[in-house]
Amino acid sequence: MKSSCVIHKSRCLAPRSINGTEWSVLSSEEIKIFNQNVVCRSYNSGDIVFIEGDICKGLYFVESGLVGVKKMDADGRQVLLLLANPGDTLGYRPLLAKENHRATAEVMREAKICFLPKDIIHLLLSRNPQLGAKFLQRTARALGAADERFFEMVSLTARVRFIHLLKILQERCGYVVEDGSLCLELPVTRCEIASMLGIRSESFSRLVREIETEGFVHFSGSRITIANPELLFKEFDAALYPI
Amino acid sequence: MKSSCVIHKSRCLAPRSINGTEWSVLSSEEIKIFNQNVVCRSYNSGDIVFIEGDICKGLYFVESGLVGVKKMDADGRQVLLLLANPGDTLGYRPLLAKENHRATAEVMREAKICFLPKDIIHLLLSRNPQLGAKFLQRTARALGAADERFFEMVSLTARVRFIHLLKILQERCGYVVEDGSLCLELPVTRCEIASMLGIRSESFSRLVREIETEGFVHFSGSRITIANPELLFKEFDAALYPI
DNA sequence: CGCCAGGTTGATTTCGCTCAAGCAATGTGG
DNA sequence: CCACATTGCTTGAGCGAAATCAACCTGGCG
Repeated sequence: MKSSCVIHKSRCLAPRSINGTEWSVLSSEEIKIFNQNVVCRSYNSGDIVFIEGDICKGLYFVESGLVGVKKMDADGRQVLLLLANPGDTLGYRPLLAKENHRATAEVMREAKICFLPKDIIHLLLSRNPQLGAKFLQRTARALGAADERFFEMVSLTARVRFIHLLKILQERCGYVVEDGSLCLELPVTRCEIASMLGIRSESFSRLVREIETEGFVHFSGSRITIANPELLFKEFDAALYPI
Repeated sequence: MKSSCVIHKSRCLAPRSINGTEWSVLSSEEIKIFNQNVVCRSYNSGDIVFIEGDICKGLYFVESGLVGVKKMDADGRQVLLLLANPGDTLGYRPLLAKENHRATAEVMREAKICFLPKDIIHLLLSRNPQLGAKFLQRTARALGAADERFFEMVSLTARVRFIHLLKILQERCGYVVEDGSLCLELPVTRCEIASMLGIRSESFSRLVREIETEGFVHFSGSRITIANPELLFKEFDAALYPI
């Protein structure tokens, strides 16, 4: 850990991270408990937030930067499972299941992350049943998304999965240029994108070239320009609902 | 619906389905509410409990028989996602997420299934926060299992996934014979087993033959005899933790 | 008896993997 | 500042797993 990883208490969470989340049901006194116990820290790229197998100590709120959640496969390769952007929460699954972490969270771009210990969360959960109800809904939705993801992986081609990933990334790191085309910056290396799709980087390379030669999409470095996003994303919808 | 699908109220759930489940936290008065509102029914093989896209009306408790949870892939093929045995609950994910069903439940062997309407469940949840806490833990664990399943599908071979499935089925429909070998009855067709593994039935056929020629395992009809279960299951563990 | 669903088998193709080489951009130590 | 290593990415050749297509078997059943 470098010197930039300063530990400091902070009241930073109240306005930014509570509104519009499950924490919005907290009373002002509970918000006070929250803020008195939250600890914020800066992380450098490459720093580890938690490791697969660790006991879960609480919740992590990504305030800025980018965090990748990874798992090692049987051959020792890293598989990127999730990218956590500002506003995202990490570690609630093992916390609520009372299990250990099943994946590793690694900072991919200098980040500020706030931490709330699990004792405080359980205190808040016992004080305020509404918070539990919110978490319950959130977890059930995540379960649906996980099932969907599983089904997508076994039933769609790598190409369609890639188009879907572009559609998802678009919300996070895409912007529309004046001529109506969509531009997006891949936040991670192509190798990591490939691992998110469940393919090797070589296969991803070939996939990119294939799509590029069709004309709609242009790749240069980490920037992707999509001339006609509607048309491209329609291919994903068509693969899901082929009627 | 045939005449055997009689609708009848019943108090059947109290002893059998409550103990050892999340419902064990209910007070006796709450158990009364539960029992007054639960409706049990008999289903024939082939009957549909709910269909993908349906609004979720409540929870289903499988009392006897066998129910398959399926989804249609883009090419119109059925993928079997889950087998629900007596004691299993269906529909809690869409109920808690306040979403529609994302899969279809079809009875695969004559079954008795009890139903509790969602209003009652929400009433019980609001009366008893402990019930919510139990559901929260259950859902978070299911989320972990779903992630695990996803990871298994992308990182393990069909062969290893099949061995893992045998290991899971063993708990439900396996029994040890006098000479120490394990015997299990596949509850569904080979075609459906193949779909659970994410492969075609032809590929599954070849996989079975390959394993059979190695000698440890013998397949005849829906009966599988495993001479040395330890040795076979070790192959699964070795694939997961290859150190 | 013939039909037919479930299952098997073979031939061929497709998709993605492995291995290996090469290239461009970036970093680093002398 | 140059030589060299490193990292990320691409490309090609060959291979392997599973899909597809097609034929065929087999046992149950109307």
